[in-house]
Amino acid sequence: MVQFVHPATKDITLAGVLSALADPARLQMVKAMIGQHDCMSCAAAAPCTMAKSTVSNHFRILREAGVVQTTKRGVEHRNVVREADIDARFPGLLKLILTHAEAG
Amino acid sequence: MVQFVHPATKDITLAGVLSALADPARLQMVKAMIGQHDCMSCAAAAPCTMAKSTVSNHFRILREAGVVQTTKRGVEHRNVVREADIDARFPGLLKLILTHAEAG
DNA sequence: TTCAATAGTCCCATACTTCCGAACTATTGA
DNA sequence: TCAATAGTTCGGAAGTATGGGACTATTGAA
Repeated sequence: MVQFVHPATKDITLAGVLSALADPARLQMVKAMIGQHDCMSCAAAAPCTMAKSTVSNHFRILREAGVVQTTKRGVEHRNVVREADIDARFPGLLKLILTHAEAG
Repeated sequence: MVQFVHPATKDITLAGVLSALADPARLQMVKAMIGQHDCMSCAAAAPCTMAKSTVSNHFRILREAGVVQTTKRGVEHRNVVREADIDARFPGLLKLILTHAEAG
């Protein structure tokens, strides 16, 4: 059974997206997720050094900023970056930030 | 007499720029400054509701992120957005964020 | 030179965040 | 039914932001 964890996502705001991506850990998570199309949050996206609760908190922040959408699939939560939605709201922004994140 | 307040500016990093601009107050300051070419920080850029010490702190953060350069001119400090430097490091980023800040 | 005014910075107390471990919830599979 | 797995929630410790007041530096006038 598939269900959205937070179906009613708030508006995507510039400050929200920027502060969500301003954290290196979250930027790295988003970078990891954008490659795949679906991914488990804990195992796949976050660095292993981080506590589970911290990872969960980062995902909450990303969700609340409208950067990712989480669907619950059985025991695991799958997070997808809302590329299309972000791009509709702020054209080019996400791609540009991720491009610069690549470069280091 | 003109002198730089912090001559040795650290490297401009993506996380630094993003978190500097993620704060709505700072984004507004940068927006205000980019219009003019030189501007006084307190009076010109910051919203009047903010305490002087808070404004000073925001400018310190912007300086440390490499977003602005502050020169001391007599009794006042003039802040300039380092558009060229930021653009050299992260082409298109600042302009894009400011464009979206207009709209949002 | 001295004094008041102005523009910022520094310091400190309070309020808010973030991070982590521990306890909890929900789902699956044996 | 029970253990394992994946996340969330809670509470405390550590760090960060805010604002008030004291301080510094420069100017311009008396």
